[in-house]
Amino acid sequence: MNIQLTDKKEQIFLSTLHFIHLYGFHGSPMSKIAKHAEVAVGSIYHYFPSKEDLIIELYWYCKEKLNSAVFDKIDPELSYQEKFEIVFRRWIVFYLGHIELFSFLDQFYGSPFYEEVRNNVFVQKPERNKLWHFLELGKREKHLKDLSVRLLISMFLGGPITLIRNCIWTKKKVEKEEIDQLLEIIWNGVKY
Amino acid sequence: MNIQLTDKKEQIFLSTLHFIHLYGFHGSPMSKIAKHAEVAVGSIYHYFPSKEDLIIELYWYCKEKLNSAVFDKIDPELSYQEKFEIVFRRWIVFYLGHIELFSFLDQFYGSPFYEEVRNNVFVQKPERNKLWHFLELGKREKHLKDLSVRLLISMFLGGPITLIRNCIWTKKKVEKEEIDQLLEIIWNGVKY
DNA sequence: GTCTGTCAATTGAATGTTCATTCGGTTGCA
DNA sequence: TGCAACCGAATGAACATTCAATTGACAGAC
Repeated sequence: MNIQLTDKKEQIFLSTLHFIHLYGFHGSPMSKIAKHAEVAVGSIYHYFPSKEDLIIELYWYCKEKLNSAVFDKIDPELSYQEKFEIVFRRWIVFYLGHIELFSFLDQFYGSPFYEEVRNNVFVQKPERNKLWHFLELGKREKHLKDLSVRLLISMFLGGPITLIRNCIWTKKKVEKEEIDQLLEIIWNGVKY
Repeated sequence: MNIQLTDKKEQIFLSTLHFIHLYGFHGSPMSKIAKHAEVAVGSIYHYFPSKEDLIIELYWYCKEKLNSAVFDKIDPELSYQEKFEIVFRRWIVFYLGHIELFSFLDQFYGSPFYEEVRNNVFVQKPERNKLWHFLELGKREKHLKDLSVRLLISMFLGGPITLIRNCIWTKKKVEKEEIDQLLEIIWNGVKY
């Protein structure tokens, strides 16, 4: 019986997150990841065929965490606008509470690793992209303006991401007020 | 007399941009950069002390290109709103016309390389950040809402960046209409 | 106009390091 | 007894960086 809460695989994920946040994909050698995860290098290769696979699996792990933090347990009785606000706020709060994860995703999306993954999300399995669905629904049901969904996504995510990046750089906290203002501007911009 | 328009340093920059766009900071060895730039490896080290220096200088090179493409030759007689629209549109058009540069900057900002650079921009020399100044001015002169400047920046850049990223991934063109819509939403969101 | 010395620009093979990955062996559980 | 989990030293490849040697431009001397 293992007394640790996290299993090996998760320890490895967390350690990888730690290094990639601090030093990028370079600067994150398997040897250090292993040491910090309190695991042997060989053990990583027991779970993941290669470093690239590790990183791509880590992406799915993060994506899943994010998705459930944002979309789980939303009262279906709420109005679309209320849901919109909840999703928006949860998204930001989750990122702010998981800076390493945010930083990893931010780097991942800009990197060539994502290439392998994106057909999955955009072409074959759009249902994996919950935000896409949520906004598409809002558009279809006339809660949102008739804009391309990718434009809606860009409005929804772009501001928050850039703001959080900025806060990480300058090491200043995001003010509650700023989140409210962002939400108001964006909602007014996209609402029908 | 050299018949080439670009000098060696610029050839090296362009080659580096080429590889980083396609393969990221990893996947861009000095040997390949040199070959593609039609230059010997040693020559790169004649101009740049190290790969890291090359990348950071490349950042300033890109930043300068961007700044002048966006801010040069704006008729000072124009209203703030007109200037805002010009800057906004130029920014997007420039990125769309320089995908490799966009992709490099996108990766650079998410990477630890930026750490060395950002004190320069944010703390010591805010005047290097032209967008910051432009938005700060708009705020001071009551053309823009009284929001934190970083929030204004996030609104201004976030949407476009996310949209362009998305277009690179899906290899679909940005529609003229989308730029108009983005501009309208953002301007309405931030105008006083 | 030619020679000569100087120094920057350029070259790419050689060096040494870093790192992903492998593998032969150990442990522990069923 | 078997098999999965685990270990970490050893391997080999990839890579950033160095450096001794070559070229080319040009200023001053004659």
